[in-house]
Amino acid sequence: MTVAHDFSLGSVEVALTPAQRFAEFLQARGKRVTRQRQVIVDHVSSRHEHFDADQLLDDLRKTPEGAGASRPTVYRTLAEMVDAGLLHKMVLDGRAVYEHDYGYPQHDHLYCSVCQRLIEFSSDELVKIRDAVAASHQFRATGHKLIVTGICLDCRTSKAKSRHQDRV
Amino acid sequence: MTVAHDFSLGSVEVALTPAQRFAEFLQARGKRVTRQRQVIVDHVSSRHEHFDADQLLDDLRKTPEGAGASRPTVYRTLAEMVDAGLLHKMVLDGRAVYEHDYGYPQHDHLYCSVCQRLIEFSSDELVKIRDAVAASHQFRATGHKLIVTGICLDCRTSKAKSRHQDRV
DNA sequence: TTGTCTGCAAACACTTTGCACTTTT
DNA sequence: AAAAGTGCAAAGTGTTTGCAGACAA
Repeated sequence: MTVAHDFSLGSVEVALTPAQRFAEFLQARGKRVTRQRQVIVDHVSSRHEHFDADQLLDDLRKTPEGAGASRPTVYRTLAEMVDAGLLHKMVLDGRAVYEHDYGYPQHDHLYCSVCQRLIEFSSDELVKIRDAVAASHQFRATGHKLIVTGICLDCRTSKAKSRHQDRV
Repeated sequence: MTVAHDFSLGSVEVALTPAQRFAEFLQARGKRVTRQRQVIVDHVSSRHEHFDADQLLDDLRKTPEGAGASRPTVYRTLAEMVDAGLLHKMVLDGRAVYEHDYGYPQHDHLYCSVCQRLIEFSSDELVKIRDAVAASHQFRATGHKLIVTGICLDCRTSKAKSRHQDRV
């Protein structure tokens, strides 16, 4: 009877693919849905979680459709996708890193200083405190970045052993 | 303001100035205590809380001692001060920002994306949540870095005017 | 003296832009 | 056909490096 995960209400659709959302965004702004932009959205949507412009460009050039991708267009399109709310951009060590943003709640990271693994987590409590602190400084928070440094369980329980394999 | 780093060694009270700590650091590494490095440490120690290389260079050039300061030396010395534990470095929007590290308790920042000002704050609540989250992942937190992005009061109330405030 | 440090200019890595040509609409 | 997009090359940022002369130790 009831269809799970169907949130359609009249003309309000919810299950848009990133490509569709991007096309809408472009059209709404009088921008054009070009082959390059389509190739880039499709590629980005179907791949890795975190990437930078260079990686994307390299990947694109390995595919037949994106073989002729140019660096400026990649940058331009990534910026548009950020505007469209499809991607999140963050700058780490001077280079821009992008990650998908499907409207999920913001997540943060636990960073193990031994094995350098990133563990994702999210906390509503955290956001509440963030907003409370911001408010007390008459500051309007739009986002945040939190990295908790420490040592993960694996690395703690195996400290008896000598070195670890991973990248040094 | 020059803040000394105080701590006890047995019954002997030790109070080293940043300049002294830096000199020790340099000597211990066979590096030299040059006029430029001294000028830079003194300047950095006595001024603003947050700054970037360019600001520092500009400021230095307004003083008689630092008039001939070169960009490479500023960068090199800042890196050494970070190594020496005198400064903290963080990268915001692709630019390195430095702040003093006097061993004060951890604090975090509100970062205004308009005027790029950093506002410090600290929250015990935040640390509690941090530790709780870490614990739930069997992770031992040793520290964290949080930057809350948003817009400060000044920039919100003056958005009609095209105003580029100096960053601090 | 000896070896480090400095300043200059040039190199760098990443990103953006000017412009003539191509493509979507 | 009109307007926006693309790729190329070149220009920008912010930061780092090679090197000959300058200077602590």
